[in-house]
Amino acid sequence: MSNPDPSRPVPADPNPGGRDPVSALRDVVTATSRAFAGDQSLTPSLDSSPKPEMGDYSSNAAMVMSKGLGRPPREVAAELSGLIETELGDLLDRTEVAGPGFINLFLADDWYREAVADLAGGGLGVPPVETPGHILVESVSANPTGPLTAASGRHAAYGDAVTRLLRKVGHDVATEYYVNDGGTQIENFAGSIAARMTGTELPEDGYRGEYVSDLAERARAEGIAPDDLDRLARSGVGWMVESIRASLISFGVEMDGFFSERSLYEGGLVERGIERLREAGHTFEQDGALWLKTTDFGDDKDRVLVRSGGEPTYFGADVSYHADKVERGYSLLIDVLGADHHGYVARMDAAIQAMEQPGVSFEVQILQMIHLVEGGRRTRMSKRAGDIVTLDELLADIGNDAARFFLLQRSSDRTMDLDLDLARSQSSENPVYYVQYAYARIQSILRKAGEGDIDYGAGASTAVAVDPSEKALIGRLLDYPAEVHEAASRRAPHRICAYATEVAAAYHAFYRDCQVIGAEGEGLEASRLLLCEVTGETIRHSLALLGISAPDRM
RNA sequence: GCCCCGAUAGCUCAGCUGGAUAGAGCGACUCCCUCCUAAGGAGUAGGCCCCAGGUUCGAAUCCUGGUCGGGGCGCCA
Repeated sequence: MSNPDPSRPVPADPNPGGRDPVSALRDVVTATSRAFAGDQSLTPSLDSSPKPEMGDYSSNAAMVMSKGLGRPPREVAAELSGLIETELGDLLDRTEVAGPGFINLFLADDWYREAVADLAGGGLGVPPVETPGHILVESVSANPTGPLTAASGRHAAYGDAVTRLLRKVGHDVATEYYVNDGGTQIENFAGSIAARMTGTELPEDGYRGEYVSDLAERARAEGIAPDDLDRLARSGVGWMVESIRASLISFGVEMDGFFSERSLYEGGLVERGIERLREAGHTFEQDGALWLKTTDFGDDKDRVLVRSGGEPTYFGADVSYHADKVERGYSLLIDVLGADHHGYVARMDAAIQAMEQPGVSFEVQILQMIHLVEGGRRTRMSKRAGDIVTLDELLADIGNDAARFFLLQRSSDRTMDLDLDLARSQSSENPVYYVQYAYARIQSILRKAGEGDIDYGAGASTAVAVDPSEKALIGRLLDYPAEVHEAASRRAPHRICAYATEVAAAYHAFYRDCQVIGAEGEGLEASRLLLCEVTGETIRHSLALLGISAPDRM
């Protein structure tokens, strides 16, 4: 369905008082280019360049313009660069026409000094989106018939990071876990506990995990009779949800709510949700069952909501759950699902459309599978077979920070292999330490400099040239707000992993090239301390978006 | 058969709403601690960006068709 992206970065000036240096630069380049070409529809881009030898910043304006003007790009670039030089004046060191028609802008040292001052003066703030949404992120939602697996960890880490990103750019976000505490799987689960209590055969497809015996133990202690399956089911699920919640919290993931499937039935919400669709005229009866005409909304076949026996299907219940979400007034519903639920997307999307609720968008983020590899082979990860590696075990093995980074650094639409042996043995070489180390180094310097006593105000040294490593670092820091918006709107926290790594690399290079404490030259030490401070904050904020800590010492 | 995801360095992967000489980590090799944390840095080696067409001034990126790998196509949940 059409989905006006609510987290697109604000096109207009978010902060009329103080335009950030990069945006200001982009404005000048764009305005000058358009004036030159006399065409408002052309939008030349300005890129920060990771390669200093290609210019501090680079514009492809000439290539964009040349087509409309019918002139060779390099010829346009030569003329245009002169105009840009005039416009930018003292902020610019020089320009250079390069390649097929790029204009490289080498900015003056003063521009960089002002940029750092801007960052220190609040430039690290991320401007909010133009129209903040009221968003519900549903994630994990693993069956409450066993502990959370390491694979669920990917969902937990992803859902949490996306939530943090969306909040960072100004959305109001709630998180929820859907508890499938009804249906045959739960009967099976209760039956498995009972079997362990009485020492009899497990049901076919029963749950074989060690934890089931623990649950049996607990049931016995609380005096629940093995044949009271209903109570076993309720208590067993309750204990599992409790344990799941605890695992999530120890992973730093806080769910605002756990929504029980069973409560849908008990609260009459299933009838209500289905009634809503019936009234909208999108259902029909056939073979004694009630169907939703999802094919009207792009699905490839229609789906049953209520079985011929009168029982709602899982889909019917889930539709009702989503009807409830819609009624709660969210502007955007995001479901984070595993790749094995992909076939479910079209019908749910159709159901939401059938609810005919304008102003509500629905979006599904599919996470590809994660395979656990141990001893060189893939483990099965089946709760039923009891052959699982739990999230708790993973965290005990490699720790929260390493696990978070590991699970988040890859794009969500890529299948992952999590090699546990490798994760354990290489945990000290996890890229997260590379980033954290940069932060620890910074804190060490700041401590040594005598925290808080630095006269940052004296930072504008005019006597000493800004080192290329400093320029590169400042350039990366200036990208922060744009990176956050990009990652938020694309629901791509892995970009923040990459960004944080780049900032750390730029800092390590700066650390090598530039003495901070005791740097000689008027105001140079203070100026570099300020840069350290700003870099540290950028790293800390970036890691926080991923739910990763920034230790002062390592 | 249909739908979704992937294919980029020896390995694991970034880059994909078109731009310059395609990057990082790990692994291999060579260097750098009288100096703010060597969990770091500098350098070397290593690439038909799966294949074939197409669009474009320009394609790893977009389109079409293949190949290979993963997942999904219940009145199960």
